[in-house]
Amino acid sequence: MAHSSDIALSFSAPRKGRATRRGARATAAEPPSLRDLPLFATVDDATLARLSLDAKVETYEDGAVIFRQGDQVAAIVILLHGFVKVLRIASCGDETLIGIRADGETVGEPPMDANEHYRVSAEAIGPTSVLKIPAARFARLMKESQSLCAAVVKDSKDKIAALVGEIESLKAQNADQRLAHFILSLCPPGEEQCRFRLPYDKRLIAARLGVKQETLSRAFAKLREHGVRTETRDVLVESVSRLAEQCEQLGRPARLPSERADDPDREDAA
Amino acid sequence: MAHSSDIALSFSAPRKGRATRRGARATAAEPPSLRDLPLFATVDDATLARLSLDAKVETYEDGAVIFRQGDQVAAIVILLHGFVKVLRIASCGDETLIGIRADGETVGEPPMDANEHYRVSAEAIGPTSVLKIPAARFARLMKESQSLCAAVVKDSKDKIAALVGEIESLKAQNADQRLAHFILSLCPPGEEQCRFRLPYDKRLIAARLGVKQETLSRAFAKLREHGVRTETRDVLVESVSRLAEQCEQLGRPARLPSERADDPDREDAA
DNA sequence: CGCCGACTTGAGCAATCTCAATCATGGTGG
DNA sequence: CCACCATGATTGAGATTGCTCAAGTCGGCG
Repeated sequence: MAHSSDIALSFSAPRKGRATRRGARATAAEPPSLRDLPLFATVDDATLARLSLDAKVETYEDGAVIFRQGDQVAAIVILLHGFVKVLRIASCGDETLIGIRADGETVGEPPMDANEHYRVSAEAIGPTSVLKIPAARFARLMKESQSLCAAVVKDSKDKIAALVGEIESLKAQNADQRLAHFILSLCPPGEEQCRFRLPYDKRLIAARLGVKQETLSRAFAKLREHGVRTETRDVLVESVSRLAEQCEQLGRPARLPSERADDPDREDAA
Repeated sequence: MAHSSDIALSFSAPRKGRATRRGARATAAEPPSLRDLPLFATVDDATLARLSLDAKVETYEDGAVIFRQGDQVAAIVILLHGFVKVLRIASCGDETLIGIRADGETVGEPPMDANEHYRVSAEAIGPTSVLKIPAARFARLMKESQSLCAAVVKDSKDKIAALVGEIESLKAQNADQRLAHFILSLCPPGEEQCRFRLPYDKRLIAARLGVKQETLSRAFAKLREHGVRTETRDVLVESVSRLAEQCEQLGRPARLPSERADDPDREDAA
């Protein structure tokens, strides 16, 4: 399933114009420019060079398993292109989606020594390419390079912040609110009206938000009243700021008992 | 709905007789032996000594705010004794419990530089004592000591694992199952039958499990059929292994259609 | 003794899930 | 070009879970 290739990252880091530039070799001095990856942005040159020595690019097809919960950690995995499902598998077989990683993010935890086990599984969503650096080497370098270690701390803190946000939304928001926040997170900043395509299918979005597909569909339907038009996979947000305001509103049981002096029932302000 | 209150856990932490041990001095040479704290167990002596210089102990009463979301990070906080609520406050004022920290755990994230802001609030549950080391010094030492940096990475990884588990249970388990798991986590390992006292009041347990108090109460009632007796705050688990087995069972819709030929009440089959 | 806060319990309601049917869409083969 | 299927998405109806509101119990403390 895994199509290894210690060369040829034909498309590695397409977000920037550079990166691939004339066949960036994997094991070569500069794989897909490690420096461009957020994790390595602040790492010292010497360490980066050494990391590059063992870095290799792998590509996966849709649905391919990148690593499996319980397996020994073989490498640190950094997503170059595509999306990756991170999920947790219970003893009874239930799979729970923990998160979805996008370009530049690390998948799973950076290994501190060569004897850890993955605590989650990772699976490609659509064709993806990842950068892998063997766990043993990475762990060794982390012991030697303060800047690498600090980078890992930073990465972990970001992850913790994201997970905390996730817990907050699961505990404190209903499906409609979670969807609204999700959509807002997809809107390019600074634009009042925007149109874009959902990054993955609705089944996945539902899992990401922690609801069933049908519930997501109904949530989309409800947001239609708040200026969110959808056509299969394309979304048009008529007013980002209005949607943001109405996020809290979506929480109450339809209408709030206080100060309802003048609104018998308020569908929308027309 | 803020509700910070002084919930008067008059009995808060009766498990140990000692608390602030006759005014443990702050800036003294050896606060409560940093070496004993999990975070510092593997830190080199020199760094530990330097950390000790600025470490000080502080005590809080029930309900006291230890730090507030949004404030600038002043220190790393390590819980010495008691329990601490970690919560997140939304713009609308909603407080969401993220977790509860116990002895030896860090509260909030270790600061990497002196200019961060807390992303959560922390509040004492019952009388607590914490160790504080100023953020600036801690951050500086983290840059200088590889072992300290590694310790922080380890701490973060543990936190991530805990948060991932939390998300898994919120997404994949119902209230009964979450309570069962919670109770199991309180059982001393290796004992088939056990009796203990809940670490904090049921309101907090409910928040921790992400349900309302009433729902928790009903969940306790349901577990009674599975060998979990409760008396206000004391719990008796008749069979730990049995409870563990029945965790999954608690998920299904009461009874599963398969292999249920002898179903006692079957009136709705008309 | 009586209040207060924590806990429990009941009844109705809201959100979400489940099951099932329908509909759109894209690809395939005839 | 169209019938046909597979998959994803939508929609409806009913069951279930958990929430809200409200009353009532229990235990400690002033």
